[in-house]
Amino acid sequence: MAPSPTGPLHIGTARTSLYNYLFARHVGGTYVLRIEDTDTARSTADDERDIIDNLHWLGISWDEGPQAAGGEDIGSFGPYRQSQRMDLYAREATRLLESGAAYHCWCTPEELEGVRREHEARKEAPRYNGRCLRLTDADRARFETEGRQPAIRLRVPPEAIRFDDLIRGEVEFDNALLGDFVIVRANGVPLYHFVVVVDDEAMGITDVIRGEDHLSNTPKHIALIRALGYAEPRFAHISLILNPDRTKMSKRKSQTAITAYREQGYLPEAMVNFLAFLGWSPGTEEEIFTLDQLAERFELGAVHKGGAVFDQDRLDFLNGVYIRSLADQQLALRLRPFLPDALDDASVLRVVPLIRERLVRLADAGELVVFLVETDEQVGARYDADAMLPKQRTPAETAAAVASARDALEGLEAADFSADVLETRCRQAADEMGWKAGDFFRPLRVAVTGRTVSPPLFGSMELLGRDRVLARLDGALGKLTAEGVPTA
RNA sequence: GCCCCCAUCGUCUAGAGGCCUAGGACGCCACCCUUUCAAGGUGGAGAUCACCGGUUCGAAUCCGGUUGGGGGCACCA
Repeated sequence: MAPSPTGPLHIGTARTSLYNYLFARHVGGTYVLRIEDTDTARSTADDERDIIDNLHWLGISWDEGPQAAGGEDIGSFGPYRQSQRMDLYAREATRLLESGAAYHCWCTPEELEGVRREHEARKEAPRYNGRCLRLTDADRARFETEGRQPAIRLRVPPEAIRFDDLIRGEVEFDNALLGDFVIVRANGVPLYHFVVVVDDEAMGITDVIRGEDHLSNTPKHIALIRALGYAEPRFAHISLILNPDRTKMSKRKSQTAITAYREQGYLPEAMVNFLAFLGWSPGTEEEIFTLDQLAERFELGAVHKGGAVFDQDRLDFLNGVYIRSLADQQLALRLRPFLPDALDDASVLRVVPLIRERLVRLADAGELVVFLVETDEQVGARYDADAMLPKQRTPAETAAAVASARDALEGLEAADFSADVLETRCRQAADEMGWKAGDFFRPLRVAVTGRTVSPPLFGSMELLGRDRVLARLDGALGKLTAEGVPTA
């Protein structure tokens, strides 16, 4: 896998990495991570860190490459950052120059732009016209005295290029349509198409699995491979992940940074499971798989040719499945970063069973548990008639109901303040007043949590404790009576 | 403009000539369960397999074309 650190780990890059990982593990191969940072202007250390950290987060590991951002490389074909391999590229470029497979190009950006416009005007493919190929020694001497620096272009033989894509089958291009392309800039920095080919050979890469956006670049790579006398690797091009409008997934239209999903509390297990099925399926109706199970079942040949829309609803569903499958301790641990510091670890562990089934993302837990750390005043500020009154009930009637619940609970010792006991007492109180349990619980829920939607009422009361529950019931009572409606 | 790739419910997909009156999942709707919200259970709507031709006794599956969509054509990666 060879990501470019010009942005945080992208969903598409993550899936390509995953497919590479699954393939390597499935066939028992060696998985290599290489950082493509030849574009020094756009590559940053922060992005490299984001990519490596999030790949690790997903559970993807590699046999060769930088093991940590800015850290040591592992593997015997390093260094694994292209910015540290410039000598190799320079050597290979010289070799190409000497064999005549490449040549210097002195054209300026303005001249090239002019040629491009001419082609466009004549409705031709915008390709290089080979002008510098016909230069005389005198021309070259003149450019040199002018101080112009030449770029290096590959002389592309006009031949048909065909290769057997592991996913798409046989694909054929006509390289006569391709112009001689630049492989080293005038400033000496080599370009992507060149370094990728040089590195794949140097690192012994046998299988190149990448996005479909590189399919039409492959003939360039093969031309380079032939010019350099390298062995041709196998290629596999996976279709792209799409925005809902079926265009290539982009930051503009979708949330593309893995780290953003991580911050919202998506589980790496869910993300991996989801990503794996975006363009592949085991051919059965099973759909929940761990990373190891995926590696066991993954087949490149079963990867789809068509693009797949990123469906957030489905990710949400899977995330819920994985959240619900976690044991209390595990979920508590994962929830910790998403919960208020004021909530101690013991309370987190106790609240987990109450909220587990209500979570789509870990970050959703915050809203569900705030009532535990809010002050009685903060909760009280949320009391209002709309929320507290059941249908067809007046404030006075509701106040009476809350008062009866309060009476039922007041006699309990703090130690007896358990969900079971609370429920029994409250149901009894509701019964005695002739109220439906649901109606009776509504104002209690609002009183205790400040919300109409909350974790189960009695479990919440138990966690809150006797004193705070009674205080909040009193607060609600005050509010209901203050409404000033005469008693029924 | 040129080149390449692709095409099954809204979405992810099963399907490799007869098992398909096209299956599953998400989402949606209804009902059940129920202290809210969820979760869970049951059921339902939803695809003339983009279209047109061909091959075949038989096509979602093979072939050709059309249409539609996507990607690529940089001294970006």
